[in-house]
Formats: sequence, structure tokens, C-alpha cells
Amino acid sequence: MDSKHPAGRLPEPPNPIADDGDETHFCGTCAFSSACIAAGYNKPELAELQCLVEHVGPFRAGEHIFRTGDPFRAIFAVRSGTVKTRMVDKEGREQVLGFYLPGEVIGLNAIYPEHFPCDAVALDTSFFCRFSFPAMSALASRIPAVQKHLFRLLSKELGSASLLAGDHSADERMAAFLMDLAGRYAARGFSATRFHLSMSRGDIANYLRLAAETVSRVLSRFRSQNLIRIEGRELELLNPDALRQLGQALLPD
Amino acid sequence: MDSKHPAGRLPEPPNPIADDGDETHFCGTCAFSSACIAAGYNKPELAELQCLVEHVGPFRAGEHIFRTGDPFRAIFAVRSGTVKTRMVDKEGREQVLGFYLPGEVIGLNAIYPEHFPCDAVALDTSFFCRFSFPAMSALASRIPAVQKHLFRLLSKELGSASLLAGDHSADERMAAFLMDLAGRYAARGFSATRFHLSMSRGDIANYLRLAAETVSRVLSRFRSQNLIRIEGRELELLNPDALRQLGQALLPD
DNA sequence: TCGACGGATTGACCCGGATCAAGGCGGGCG
DNA sequence: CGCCCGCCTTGATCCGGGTCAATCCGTCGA
Repeated sequence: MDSKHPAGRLPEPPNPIADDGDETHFCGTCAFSSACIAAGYNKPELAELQCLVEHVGPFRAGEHIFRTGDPFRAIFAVRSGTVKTRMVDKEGREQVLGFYLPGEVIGLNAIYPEHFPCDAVALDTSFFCRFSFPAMSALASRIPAVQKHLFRLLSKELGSASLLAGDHSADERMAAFLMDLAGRYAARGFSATRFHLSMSRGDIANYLRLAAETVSRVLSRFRSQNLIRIEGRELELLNPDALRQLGQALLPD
Repeated sequence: MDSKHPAGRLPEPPNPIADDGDETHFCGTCAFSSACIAAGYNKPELAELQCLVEHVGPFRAGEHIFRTGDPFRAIFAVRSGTVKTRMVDKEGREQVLGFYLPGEVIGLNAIYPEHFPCDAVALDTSFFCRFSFPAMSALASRIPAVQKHLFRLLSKELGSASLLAGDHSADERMAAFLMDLAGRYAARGFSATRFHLSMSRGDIANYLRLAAETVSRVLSRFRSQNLIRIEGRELELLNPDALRQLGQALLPD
């Protein structure tokens, strides 16, 4: 943990965890920040907002935030840690639907079925803000900005769901995946070029519809092309432009 | 158009087009029906509902309902006809995102970006109900059932987007695709075993991330296995159970 | 300290589906 | 009427990535 590190060793990246003790700082990076601000930190609605938000955690790696079939009562904003959502079909095959970073929201796909259609599993020790959905809906009815925010969150997730849909090569998918993560970290104020992959190669592979071996091979190739530096799960993007170029067919814009 | 048909010829399926002249009948099959009913056919809100809905059409096959980049002002419910949504990347490759049948809603993925992120193209002569989104949001603020309905619509589409995401064989994808269409027709009151495919083989292929040739081959194989009867774009499901079985890994439940 | 175990890497081989190619069918238009 | 063009079908070949297998490595518990 020395701040200097031997040559060839990746430095510790800044820890992408919103400061637990600093509500305001976390809220600034949270997907609900504008909704919360609209509710008003110094208006009467604040009291309501407080009562519909509940801090939960910690969840340790491997623990479930919710499980398939659980009745839907709340959505969760990640305060720190990382989460994967996944479905398990009746043959027991896992299907990773997505990864969620600090500031992002899980559970939106449960509104319609009224039960969670997937599991949410912590990949790191994680903390959440739990938003009672009935209370949130009621608040949304009275505060248009909150309603708008919910619509936008849902619509945004719709957009990202169609990204991995296309048929693209393993290289394109991996490049797009890395740049997507980079962009999302950057959006929350973390480093866009150096971060920790909380998920296993197997999870990445499953998410990208590749074999774990293929993920390994692509990452090795990217390294040999000096596109990235990677050691275990510590990643540095050495040539983001080239990666963006590679993944452009899957990336927004 | 004789009601009797030569042996070996597929009969004309019932036309899956909501009766244009019968508002009530269409509304009964529309995704907004419960919202409209909640707004009240005989309450003061009805006037508002009327003013936020506008009937548009006809659009002929190939015409755009909206285009990528158009500013987002409204969502559209299909009254009759069929629509595909698609993205075109900068190399000009098309990516089909979905097909929309009578009663379904297009444009929800434009809320967040505030511009349409895709094209919507009519596959048939089509008519729509156009719902001004600002007006709809305002109405949703005052009528919780309308708000709830919008949340559900968005969440539902989130769920269906993750269906085609998995890596599955051509047979599984095609079987799931056919059963999905069947279920959606059935949900709107049309035949679940005999319907017209409004989209070309190429569109199906693109949507399922297969080559058009593969789609052809799979359909031929299904026919030779007596799973379906197909003549051009007229389709009859001869063994829905077997198809459901085949596609189960991609299908809900 | 050691052994066990799960994740990661690398190599060898194989297969499903893409690609290339060659017609067939049907509908619209000159 | 007949040509043309787009869509569809079917056959032949090829290749990206899946699968199987061997090995390595870091971690954790006894």
C-alpha cells in the first residue's frame, strides 16, 4: 500500500466508493440527486424524502440484495460497491443482465411484473439507498421533477439495454464494455482510465455472451497491443481513443 | 378472397387490425386502455385526454413515423399495422430493435435522451394514436393510475429488451420469436396460431442477430418437422407446445 | 506451512452459423 | 405481355469463437 510502487506494478486506483460519511457528496453522484434536490433539502418535502429513503447494507460479496420472485416494494441506488443482476433459467444457466456502479439504480425492471424478475448480487461489499416505490410514486405525483426523473431513469436503462443486443465481434464487445465502464465511472467523478473490475472474467464473459476463455484471450491481445494494462482485476486504459474506435458500433453516438 | 381455399393453401388469417371506425374496440386492445379508463370516459379529465391524443396516419410501408435525432415530443400507440424500430450505425449497418403490433407503444426510449434514438418505420399501412408527452406527464401527475401505467409500460419494455440478449441457437431464437409474436397477438385478441409476418426475412434475421439465410433454413426445418405451416409471410403454428419448449430459455416464465 | 480450490490463462480442436454463390418465385411497371 | 428487381430459398465453403483440457496462480483454511 506504499504510494510508490515497483515498475510494472499497477498503482492502486482511487477507490470508487462514495464517501459513506458524507451524505452530500454521495448524493451529488447519485442517480437521484436531481430528484432529491427538486424535493428540496430545505423545503417541507424533505421530511417525506427522508422517510422514503432508507440506508441499507453492508452486503458482502455474493450476498443478494433481492432475489427473483421477491415482491417488488423498492428500488435501490448503489451507494458503494458493485452489483450484478442476473437471471437463472430452469436449466440453471446464469444470464448476467448488467453491472451497477455507485450512483446507479437497480430494480426498475420489477415495476411492471411487481416481482423482481432477476437476482441482484453484490460483487463487493456494498451499501444502498432503498427507496420505497409506493412512497416514491406518491411523491412523484406531487413533484413533477421527481416524476420526470423516474421516467428518465427508466428510459435511460431502455437505451442501454439495446446496446449489447447487436451481433458484434468479441473485440468490439470487449472494447465497448471497457469504454462503457470508463464513461460511467467518469460520470460519477471517478477515474475514467484506471479502475478495478469487480466482476470475474466469467461474469464479463456471460454478460458479453462470450466464453470466459475468449475474454481472457481478448484482454491478452489488448495488452499485447498496448491498448490496456491489466493485472488481475486492476485495469488501466492506455489508449482510450483506439478502444472507443474499436467499440464504436456498440457505443452511443 | 373466397372463404373456402384449395387444400394446401393457407387460409387468410383474421386481419389483425383494430377496427378503425370503432374507437371503443380499439381502446380495449390498446396499451393505454387502463390509463384512459382511469382518466375517465365520463369524468372531467376526459376532455384533457382527448386533447392530448391525436390520431395520425396512414403511414405506408416504408414511411417513417419518426427518425433518429427528431426532438422527442410524443409517444405513439399503434392502432393498426406494424412498425419496426431500428438504429443505423455510421457505417450504414441497420440494427432492428423491435417490432410493434397494434396496441403497443413506441417512442419510450426517447424520454431520456429527449431525441428519438432510433427510426420507426411502418411495415404495413399503419395508423397511430399520438400522445403528447408533456401533456401526458402533466396528466400523470394528477392521475396516479396514468402515472402508474407509464411506469409499467417502461418497465415492461425493459423486461422484453433483455430477452433477445442471451446467446442462444438459431432454433431457440426463432422459436421464441414466433411464440412471442403469438403471445402478443393473443394478448390483443387476435389469433395466436395463425398470423401474417409483416416483416421480411431480412428484418427477422437482423432482429434475431442471424443471417437471412439462416432464418430461411430454420423456417424450412420447422416446416419439415411439422412445427409450422408457412407460405410466404402467412404463418400457422401447428405445434405451439413444441415451439414453446424449444424457445423456453428465452421466453418469460 | 501446506494443500485445496476457484479463477485465470493458454493451447488444440471443432462446430454453428456467416458468407459466397446460384437460382426460383412473384409482383410491379414499361 | 414480358422484363426486372427484390425477396426468398438452397447448396458449398469458411472462420470466429465455443469447448475441452492442461497448467498456473492467489487465497484461504486446516
